[in-house]
Amino acid sequence: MVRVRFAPSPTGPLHIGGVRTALYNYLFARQQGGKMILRIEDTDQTRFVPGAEQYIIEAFQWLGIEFDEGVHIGGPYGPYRQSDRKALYRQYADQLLAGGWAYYAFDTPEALDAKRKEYEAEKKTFQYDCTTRLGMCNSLALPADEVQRRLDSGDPYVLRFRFPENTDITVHDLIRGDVTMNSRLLDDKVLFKSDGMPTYHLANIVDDHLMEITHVIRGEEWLPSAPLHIMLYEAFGWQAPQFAHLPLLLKPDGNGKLSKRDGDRLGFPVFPLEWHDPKSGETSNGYREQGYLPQAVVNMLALLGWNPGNDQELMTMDELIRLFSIEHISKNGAKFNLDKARWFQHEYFQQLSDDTVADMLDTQVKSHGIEAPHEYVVKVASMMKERITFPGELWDTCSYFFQAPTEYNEKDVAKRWQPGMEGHMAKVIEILETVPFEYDALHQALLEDYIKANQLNTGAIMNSLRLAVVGRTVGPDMLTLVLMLGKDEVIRRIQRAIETIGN
RNA sequence: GCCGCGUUCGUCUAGUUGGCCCAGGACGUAAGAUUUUCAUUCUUAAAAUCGCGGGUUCGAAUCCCGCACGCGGUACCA
Repeated sequence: MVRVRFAPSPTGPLHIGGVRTALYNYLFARQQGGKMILRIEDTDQTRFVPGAEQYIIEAFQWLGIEFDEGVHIGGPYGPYRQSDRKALYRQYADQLLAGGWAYYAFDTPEALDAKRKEYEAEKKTFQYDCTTRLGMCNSLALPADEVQRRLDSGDPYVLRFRFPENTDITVHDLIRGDVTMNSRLLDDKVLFKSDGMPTYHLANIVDDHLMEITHVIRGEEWLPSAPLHIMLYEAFGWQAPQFAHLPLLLKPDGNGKLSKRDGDRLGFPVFPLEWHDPKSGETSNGYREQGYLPQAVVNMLALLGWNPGNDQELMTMDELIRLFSIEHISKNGAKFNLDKARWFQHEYFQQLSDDTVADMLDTQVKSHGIEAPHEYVVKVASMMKERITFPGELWDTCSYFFQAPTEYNEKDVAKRWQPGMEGHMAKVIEILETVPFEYDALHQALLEDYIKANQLNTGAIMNSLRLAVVGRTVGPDMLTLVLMLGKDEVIRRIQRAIETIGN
């Protein structure tokens, strides 16, 4: 049984790269008929941000990524929050200690800092490893009675992993193949902090084992510490899960990891939901609040680093689940592309039913204090849907269906309202008043009998009419619009335009 | 610095066992068609000497080696 987990730390809003990691885990789990678990990694108490955990849960609900077990729903392997599992870790740390895989280290943060500065001065980098540990303040270097004395007197200490000297450790990565690193170059990572909490490295291994995780699908930034994790499994005598390290999501311009700053700078969200930072008070934009459809975000994200092996790009969640494969995950980082994101959004917006779009439009119409018959709103929605990408554009592109223009676009006026135009408009009013108010009759009277017969410029007349009725020279078929608005309303608008724009 | 990962059109990528690839699709861009306008839609085009340099081979984007560049890691953060 495949069991995967998404394990964010609740230090703020969920980054879109994290969302993609969760999505790949989810697709894999569902395809394999396995379980998807949400575990909160909050071993760093200093970085706790209130609301972050709730944010993460809400984001996944919005995106349609469902969990089988997790902090919010419980499950047979709980608790699913590491701070709630605190009591559990110590015994495993002791097990490592007893087996000689870990040791006490009493070096203070200040001492470590000084050491690093000292090395830096010589243009070297200090690393707490097999070559330096005997010169430090730990149970490997100190006499046994001294260690005991410090322990007894309650000196603060951490537990460090004791890397074996000069052994090659190979990580079998499902995406990259075998990656080998030598333990000599790896540092003795802290496993257990002086505050009584494990670090990520220890907690992660203990929890994955206890929760029977079979596949660890996580970001590439974890690859360098994968050998440590492999060694920990070995030290415990546990079977390690399979690993897959995902390529990073890069900023649209230049190189480097996609960050919140890039989003602010380039004007796109890097978070699924809007986020109000409780500390700084600043608000970060979210895909949901921007009007993105969750299925568009999911589809876009799925294709950033993975492909189905053919040319298909539009896929529902079910199709993604069916088609997903770790083999088709690419190795290189992917730059986020805003244009492509907008394209996905447009595609999915078009798939919305007329009624759904009408409901969105209706809300906006009502918010402008206007009541319109439902059928009319649906008709407008179905006509205008295809030229819209975000729900927020609805009112702006459709407002003239519900209210007369209050102003006329200056450039359009300059270009289209030629001298003598008010005379033509008066004629249009005359036609509207005398000719049967139906499409064919109006078309004949206006386009054929008046414009063509008098060798007038069709574009000029029709665009001025549009300007009068809409306020701009954009919109759907002019006669359809006239018919929808009604004779009286159209005449009123033309008259007002003649008065306002004049000649 | 050291360690690791990566490198195909501007961007996402196809290319998994070397020949069907003088490299295919999509987004974007440009042009055209359609429309009374805008948008949609449709058609077409430009766009990668497959990071560079060597090999191996009848034949390499695909295999090997070197180099360059980019990124990640190098915390009592995850």
